[in-house]
Amino acid sequence: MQPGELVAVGITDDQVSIADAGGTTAHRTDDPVELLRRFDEAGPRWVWWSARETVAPWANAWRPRACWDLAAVARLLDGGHHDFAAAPNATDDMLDFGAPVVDRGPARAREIALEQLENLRALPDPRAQPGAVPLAVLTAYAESAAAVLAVELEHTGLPVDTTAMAAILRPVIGERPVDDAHAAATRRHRDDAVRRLFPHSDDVDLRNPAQVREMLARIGLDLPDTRSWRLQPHVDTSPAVRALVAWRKAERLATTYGWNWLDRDVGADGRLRGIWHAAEGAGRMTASAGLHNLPAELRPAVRADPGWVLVRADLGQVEPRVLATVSGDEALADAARQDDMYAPVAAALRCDRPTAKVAVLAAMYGQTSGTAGNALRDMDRAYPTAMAYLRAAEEAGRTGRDLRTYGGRLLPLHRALEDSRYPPMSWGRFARNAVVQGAAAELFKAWAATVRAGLAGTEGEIVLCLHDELLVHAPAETADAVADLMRTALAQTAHWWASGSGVRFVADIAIGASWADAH
DNA sequence: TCGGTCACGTA
DNA sequence: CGTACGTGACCGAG
Repeated sequence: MQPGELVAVGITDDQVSIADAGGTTAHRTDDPVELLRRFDEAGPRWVWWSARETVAPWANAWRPRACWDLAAVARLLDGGHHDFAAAPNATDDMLDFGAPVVDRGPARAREIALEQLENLRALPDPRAQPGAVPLAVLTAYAESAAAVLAVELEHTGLPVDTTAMAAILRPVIGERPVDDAHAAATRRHRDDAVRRLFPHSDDVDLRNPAQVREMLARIGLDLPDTRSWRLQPHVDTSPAVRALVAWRKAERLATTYGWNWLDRDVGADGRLRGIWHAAEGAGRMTASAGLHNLPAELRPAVRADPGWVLVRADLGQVEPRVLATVSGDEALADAARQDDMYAPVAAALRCDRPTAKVAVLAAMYGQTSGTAGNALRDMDRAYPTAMAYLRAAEEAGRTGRDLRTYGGRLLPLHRALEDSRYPPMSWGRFARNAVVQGAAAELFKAWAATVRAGLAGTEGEIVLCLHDELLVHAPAETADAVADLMRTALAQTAHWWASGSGVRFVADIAIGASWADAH
């Protein structure tokens, strides 16, 4: 077993099967974890069908160092949604080799890994890095690590102080109901506080937008819909509208983050657990159970254990920096050398900073309403390469031509266009955004994988990944070391990911007892 | 029971 | 400015 060698592994309670260049060997054992840790010393890159299948049963005791996840790499190569653990025998659950996977032994896994490796090596490397490990291969490493991380995040969970959470919730949504009647009464009480501010509205169902719209008409507000941003202009002039908006906020907490959620998704051990996916859509990680949309007001209740801290790190202005990298625009890369890249952009566009920011975002996301029109034309003059890159992506989306992200993830726009099940939407705008968002997700996962590797052998654990933000739970006395690790890991990752571009990536890092404190 | 719509939280 | 995602209530069709 050589360092970095692709070694496929299958694990059962009493056996570890290994396939390397020398063939397949079955090792009988009554302690698979002890054996795996020993093998890990040699530095293999473990190959498996999916981390969920192979690692999840051992996630309490074994943290593999490096891996090659066939499902994760298959998703990278052909833009699908492979998950072998979910449906090992389903016919649509095949790698892109023209046939369903029947033989699922380690030897076959290793063969497929080698084929995937060749396919990745055949992709063009967008960096000028002759002789280096190709970017798509490094991306495969990171995507594989993210798949393990997803399994570990499910196992570990996010530490929540349920007493503190209840204390935040109670004034907003009422006491924890003791039975259905109590729940209904609490609900009615909250509803009545709003309904009595509107004439003839005692029976209005506040959860029915059509009825709410009629109710608003009775105080002279004729609105096309009842979304909060339409109500917002009237909160200062109408106490009734103000109450309705407040009700909406409370209703959100009561339904999505209420007692039900607390009972269902927070374990007795005070850990909030959801299902994690390492790459959905353009390639971002996703999580259920509200982990990715926890309202800010609840974050003070995300608390480290006694004697521990949360170390938070988030990437600054990551998407424009990613755009500068992936497009190879030297002027934008120059701007991205600064701590605040919108300052030089504003200078180049001869406008103020807020305008510059809107112009950059509008370019990346394909704005439709024309407030940033002038600034966009200036963007074209100042950053023609970046703008051409985005326009090419949009064109590919509109015409249904497949694209790859910077790291090599296939964006199957051809499939999207011909599949009429997809809702009618602008695939041009989707593609324009996906090449940036997807590449940013790749950088983020590579960073997270490096942090994960640096935490090996310590008690610290990553407990949340939030698109551009990492949260690590660690003993208080190690907090500074963890913060250093997160900063160093970013520098190391950016060094190969953005090599030659000159783009700098920056992280804001803070330590606190709660998520809210770590700002 | 199911998909569609509305609504809204996060990045 | 806009994209992405997950969640939940309600509606109307089946």
